[in-house]
Amino acid sequence: MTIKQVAEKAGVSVASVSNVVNGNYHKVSAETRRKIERIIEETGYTPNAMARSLATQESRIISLVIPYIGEVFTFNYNPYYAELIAELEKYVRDRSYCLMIRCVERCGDIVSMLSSWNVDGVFFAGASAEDIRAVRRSLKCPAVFIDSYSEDVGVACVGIDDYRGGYLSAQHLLNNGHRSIAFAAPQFGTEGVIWQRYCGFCDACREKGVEIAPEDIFAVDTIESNSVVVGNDIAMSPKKYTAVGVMSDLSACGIIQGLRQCGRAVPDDISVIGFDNLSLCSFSYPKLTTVSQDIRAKACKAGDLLMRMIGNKEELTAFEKIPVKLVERDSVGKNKQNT
Amino acid sequence: MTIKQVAEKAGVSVASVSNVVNGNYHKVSAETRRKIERIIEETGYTPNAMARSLATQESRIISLVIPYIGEVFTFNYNPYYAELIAELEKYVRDRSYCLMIRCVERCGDIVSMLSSWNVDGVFFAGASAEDIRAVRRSLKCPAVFIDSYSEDVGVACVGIDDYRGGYLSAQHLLNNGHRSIAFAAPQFGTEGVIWQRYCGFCDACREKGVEIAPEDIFAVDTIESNSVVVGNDIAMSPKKYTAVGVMSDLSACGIIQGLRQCGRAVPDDISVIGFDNLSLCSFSYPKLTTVSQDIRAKACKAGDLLMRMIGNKEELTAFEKIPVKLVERDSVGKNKQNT
DNA sequence: CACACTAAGTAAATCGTTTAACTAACCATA
DNA sequence: TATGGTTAGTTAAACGATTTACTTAGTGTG
Repeated sequence: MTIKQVAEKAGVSVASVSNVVNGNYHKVSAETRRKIERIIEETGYTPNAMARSLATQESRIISLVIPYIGEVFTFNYNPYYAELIAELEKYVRDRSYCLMIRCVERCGDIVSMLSSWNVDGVFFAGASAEDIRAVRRSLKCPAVFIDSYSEDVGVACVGIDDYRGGYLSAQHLLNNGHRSIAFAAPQFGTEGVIWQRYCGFCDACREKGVEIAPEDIFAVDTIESNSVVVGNDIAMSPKKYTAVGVMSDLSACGIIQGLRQCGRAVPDDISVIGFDNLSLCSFSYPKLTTVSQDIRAKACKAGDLLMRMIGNKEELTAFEKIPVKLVERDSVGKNKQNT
Repeated sequence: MTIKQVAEKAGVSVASVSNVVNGNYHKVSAETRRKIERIIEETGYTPNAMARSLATQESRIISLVIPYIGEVFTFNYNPYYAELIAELEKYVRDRSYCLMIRCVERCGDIVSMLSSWNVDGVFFAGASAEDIRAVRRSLKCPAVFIDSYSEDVGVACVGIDDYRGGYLSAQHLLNNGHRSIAFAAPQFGTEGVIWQRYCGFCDACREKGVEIAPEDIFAVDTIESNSVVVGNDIAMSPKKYTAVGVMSDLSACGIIQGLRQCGRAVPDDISVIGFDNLSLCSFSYPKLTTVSQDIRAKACKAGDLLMRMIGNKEELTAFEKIPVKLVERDSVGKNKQNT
């Protein structure tokens, strides 16, 4: 069924059909409108999205670009992305866009594909500063960066208040009397979300006269089993930690496992705090105390920004931080060895 | 940059450019080919996907349709979908297709959107028999149904061997001496994957003279907190169960939580077995014994079927079942109260 | 009545590709 | 020297919409 066939059946021109389909009702009489609508109803005609996009130069496609390292790990083993995808899909669907998902090693690799599809807008999740620069140079459509840090002008970023998250995390451990504290996170440099959390974590510690030394930092891989090993390492380390701040819930679960293997009970012997507040937190044992990030709020904010950019055809400089909060459950306890 | 501009710059016709772009090299001389390739390189030209789709009548888009009930629950709270999406995305990307994701309440609602996009093929995840019928009536492009059961001809289904999974699950409990066994799963009728697992579970029990009575069946919602309540119910039930077979890992974790609340230790007082073998199984406490399904194998099989249908333009009747296997961890123990 | 204005509708150009049909030049063969 | 076949290339018609510019008829208004 094409617009031409509908027009023929209704005995009108294609322009009239197009006007009815697109709601330009002031251009057709009530009578012809009814006639056309009846034919559309009967034939089940739906306009061809490709043809429409070609003519209007807008695709009603929004792309979500997710980086991955090597294998599908970061994506595969992270329920976080399931929640993010669900929220973003719902957001764009409600505004009659389609969501196209793409995993990619370096974000720069994707721009030609995006422009070939005439994508109306893009969400980039977890892009590095280098990624952002590469994209900004070559991409012509609006983009919002989720979970990235960049002070560049003309870039729209949405994230959570990672610094505050790290701060809250440490503060909670300190408030429970802990002074010998380890920090566990994926490898990080001096930028990006983990770095922010680290800074917040350290600042909170420093306020109480506690220093996080290089040997107190434990790197966890994105590989599933690694966090268990890190748990072992923390248990066996020369310094006897009474608490550990972990920057991801999934890793925290693995670390608890590793600690247990070495005979250290959580929270009695050592406290553990996570980050993200994934749904699995309430299913773990002990239930995981963590820093909660509101994925839905993040998706909404990112969507709102993108829609504004698409609507106004203007670049937007923004750096929105969704607030975080502490969620107390059972994995952090009072420090008993306290002086 | 359009093909026309490239043709102009190179001093050739658009047809020649098109031939070079599409690798029809036998139609252009080596010299003009080089000339055109140089211009393409210089200008960074990429063909417009919309225009191409319009002309060729194929979109190189594959859609993944995921049903959800009410809110984004089934999707949101299920890391399973994160893994499935990752695998399918990779599969189609490797074959230069794009993956378009759509959540939908009833699968029938989506066909007009799919045909308007001229989608080359569709994966439906978890569609009901009714969904399948609705889709089959109206959808014109190839479709593969993942995690569905249908004996219809002309439908391609890919799932795991759910019956065997249920069977293995019960068998493992029985082998450990359990005779008082509960069954926990989402509400189910007399079709679909849960029904299959239930049948396998019951058959294994019956072979050992154990009957699963209606009161031994516990329904868990897709809502997060509900499984904990189900754990309470099982602990408090008049019949003292020594084991429970749960048809999803996530629910199993919640049930363990609920049992613990009532003072029942796993696996000492009661054994629990899950289903799916999500990555969180090794992070739970106790580590979850479960039935493993190979999501990657499922995605590959589904992809292969879809590609065959797209390539041969023929409908395919298939009902592929990926084998499952038991993964022993720590949540199932010997029945101590055994006679 | 002449003029301007509005309403309803159409014809045709356009978007950026692919591809079938055609042309022109060259070469080999009978 | 016709004839036929190949090679390299072009022209123009699709594909299915949107949209601008145009036509025609009807309606006030001075």
